[in-house]
Amino acid sequence: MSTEKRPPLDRARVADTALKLLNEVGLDGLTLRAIAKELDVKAPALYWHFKDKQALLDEMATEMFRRMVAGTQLDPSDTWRERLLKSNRGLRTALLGYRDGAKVYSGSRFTGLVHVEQMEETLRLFTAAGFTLAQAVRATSTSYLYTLGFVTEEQGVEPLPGERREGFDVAERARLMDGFPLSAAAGAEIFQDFERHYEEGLALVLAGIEKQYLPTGPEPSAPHA
Amino acid sequence: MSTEKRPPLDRARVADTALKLLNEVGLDGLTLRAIAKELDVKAPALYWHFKDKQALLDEMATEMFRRMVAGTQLDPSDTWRERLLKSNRGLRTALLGYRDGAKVYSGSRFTGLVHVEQMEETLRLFTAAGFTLAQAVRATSTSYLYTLGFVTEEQGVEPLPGERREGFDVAERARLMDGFPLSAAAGAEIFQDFERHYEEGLALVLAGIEKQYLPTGPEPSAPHA
DNA sequence: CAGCGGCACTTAACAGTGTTAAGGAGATGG
DNA sequence: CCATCTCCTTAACACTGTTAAGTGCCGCTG
Repeated sequence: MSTEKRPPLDRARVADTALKLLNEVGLDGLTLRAIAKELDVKAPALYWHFKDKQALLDEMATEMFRRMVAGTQLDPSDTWRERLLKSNRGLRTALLGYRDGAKVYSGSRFTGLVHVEQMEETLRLFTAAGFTLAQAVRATSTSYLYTLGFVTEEQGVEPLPGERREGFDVAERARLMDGFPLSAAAGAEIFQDFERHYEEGLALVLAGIEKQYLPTGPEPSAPHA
Repeated sequence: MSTEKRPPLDRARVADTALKLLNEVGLDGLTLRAIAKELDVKAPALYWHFKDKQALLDEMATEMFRRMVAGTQLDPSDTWRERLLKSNRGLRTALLGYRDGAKVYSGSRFTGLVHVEQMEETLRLFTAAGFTLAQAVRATSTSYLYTLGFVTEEQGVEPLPGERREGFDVAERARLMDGFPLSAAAGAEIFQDFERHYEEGLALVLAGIEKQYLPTGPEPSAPHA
């Protein structure tokens, strides 16, 4: 018999297992009993490590963030454009890596201050590039919020890349809207080609940032640094 | 005795009552039994009008949209800028009118085609202003997704305007981050003054749209139409 | 007027949820 | 050897969405 003993759980193992399970069953199916079973443990055991389910979801979101940081190489010599492109694409990719990733992520708060280091570095980079602090925050968070909104809607249509939810057939949608030709034709621009459309929207935001905050030109040649 | 008979329910009355209740108890507290009690009815009665709870939430989201349209006067002679400002501000205001409004809204799909009329009108306005259809869709949906992301985060901090959730004290947050001066100072730019910050972000998006899609000038004078 | 069918609901129940209380095995340490 | 702490189990609670079956009532038909 396999009487080998499990080492005791810890928050990280629980969050890791929960994230794995999330991809199989989705947020609705992610019950404490299911997570516990995966860990070969009974549900109330989880309460030793987390005060409630939300605390576990918070840890999951934090872990998603950590993996995003690990998967995105941020060069301190990035231009602000490169930084914004990298970090937003990295966020989208990270969220798309989990079923209902955007919902879990945006419904939770980080445990601790893991995110502060990256934030500080990015704000430093932006202020060095000529942004005021307020502008830097506005620029980063506007693009951040766009990305979050985009992926939330995207995952409403495609829970995981390539996996389509019902009721989003572009052809049938067009048929229903035959009195509204523009809206009918818009279907392809909304429910398909997410990758390309995401990039175009992100480019819009970046163009706006440049125009509003750096009117003198693309990059005003950083002063001797 | 009050033996007066209730008229039978219908989807609209249920959705209306549910929206009222939402503001008192939030999405978590919005149970079918609570809604039923408010309607002086037992919970299973709701299944006569809706196939499941999600269908009711869908109806609620649709009703939110209807009220938004009713509360926003869209002039057919709007410029594309005015239209984008009006419709996005209108959306934000509508969502802020309900506790967890953004979550309910973005987690649901409209019942029927109520939204198509407005969409068609807006796309017509944009194409008439010189946008291609693809550009029109990209412009409207990028700003739409920004607004959705913004209000989602905003309501995570302030469930209803003026009503603050715990754990978002800006001063204490700054104290925890004393090794990270920029991030500490950024708190005020993130967790306060949502109104102003929303407007600034929206302005960024609009500026980007103009720069990317209408490079010849603000309004290239619509050709004799 | 009897009877019938469908509408709009109630009663009862079910499986499953997050969560709590109490207790127990096993290591640690005095 | 006993006490304590850690980590987990067993049992139970209140509550959830949801289904099946039944009930009173209305308008229609014969």
